[in-house]
Amino acid sequence: MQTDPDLTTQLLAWYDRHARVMPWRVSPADRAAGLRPDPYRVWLSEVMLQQTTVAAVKDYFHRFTARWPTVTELAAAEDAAVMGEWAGLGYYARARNLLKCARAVVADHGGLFPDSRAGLLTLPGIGPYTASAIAAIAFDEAATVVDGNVERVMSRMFLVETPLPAAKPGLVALAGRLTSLDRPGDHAQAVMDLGATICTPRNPACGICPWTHACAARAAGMQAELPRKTPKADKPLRRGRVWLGHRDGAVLLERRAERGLLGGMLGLPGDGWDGSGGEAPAAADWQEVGEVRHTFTHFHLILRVLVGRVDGAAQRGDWISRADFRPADLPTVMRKAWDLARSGI
DNA sequence: TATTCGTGGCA
DNA sequence: TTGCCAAGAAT
Repeated sequence: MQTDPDLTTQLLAWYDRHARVMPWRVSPADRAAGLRPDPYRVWLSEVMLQQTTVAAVKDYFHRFTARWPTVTELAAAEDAAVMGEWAGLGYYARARNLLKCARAVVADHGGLFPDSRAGLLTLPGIGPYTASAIAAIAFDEAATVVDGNVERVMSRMFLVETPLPAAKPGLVALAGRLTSLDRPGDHAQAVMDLGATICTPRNPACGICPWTHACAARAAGMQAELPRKTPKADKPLRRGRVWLGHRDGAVLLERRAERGLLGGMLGLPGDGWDGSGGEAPAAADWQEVGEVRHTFTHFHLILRVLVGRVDGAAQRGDWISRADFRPADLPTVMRKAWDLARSGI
């Protein structure tokens, strides 16, 4: 692996002036003074940021760190508390793996995160990108971070016309050539900031980019066409039903299976639109109160919402008193269904 | 290698 | 309204 000292120097000089302020980040000036971020906070932020915007993450990061200031405290949390706090952020496997990882750090590593990319890679929910990001940002290991931003920057810098995801290995190698051995933590954040604020998917600001003079796509006028991507299959439409049973100030909800869609989350019992089986959770005079539309990563959903008073025994689900029930603990599609159903109670 | 897995903002 | 997009990992 060889580095281009001019390009890395120019990028870091730009970052020194334009680094974005984030709750989990240590500024380049503070880094230069020897400060390093808390690995727990770096890890938490990086997991939250997987396929998720900075704006969406901020409030969640504040709530998590206020409630669980250390990995040891998070490891001791109830599963339902963590899943509830994650509700609305999406990709709920991340929350399940977050807990597994925290408990592994406590049980197997004395409550301290491994300080190498290789060590981090052994933990649940930490893949190639996140391991590199934590190693670089928290421990200043010269690991190459390749997220969607870096893929875009490299495909333009080197005019890579191979579509993603096939182009990924080549882009990783190219990114490695532009990784700073001197300030790995700042470099990792700098190249991602560059992609997020300058080398954007649409209308990149090439005129103020510190790498514009070296960018092959810019020279060819092709920056707006890169990176190429293999087209995605269009989303099918699925239909289904959910039931909200109620009686005397309690509602009938269901903890979903660990695996699969919305795994581990609280929800209204459903009828199989998500691949699970299921009839109505109890006998009742069910009344349809409307329908909810929602779009997941790979399908559209139209959900009919039914409400009924349950007098007999429930066949599935758990009764939760309205006082104990926090709608904010529901994933978004279920919160939509709840918002519709509550008017019918 | 291809699929599964959320959500909200934006043009 | 629709499709695209965001600091990906697990299987």
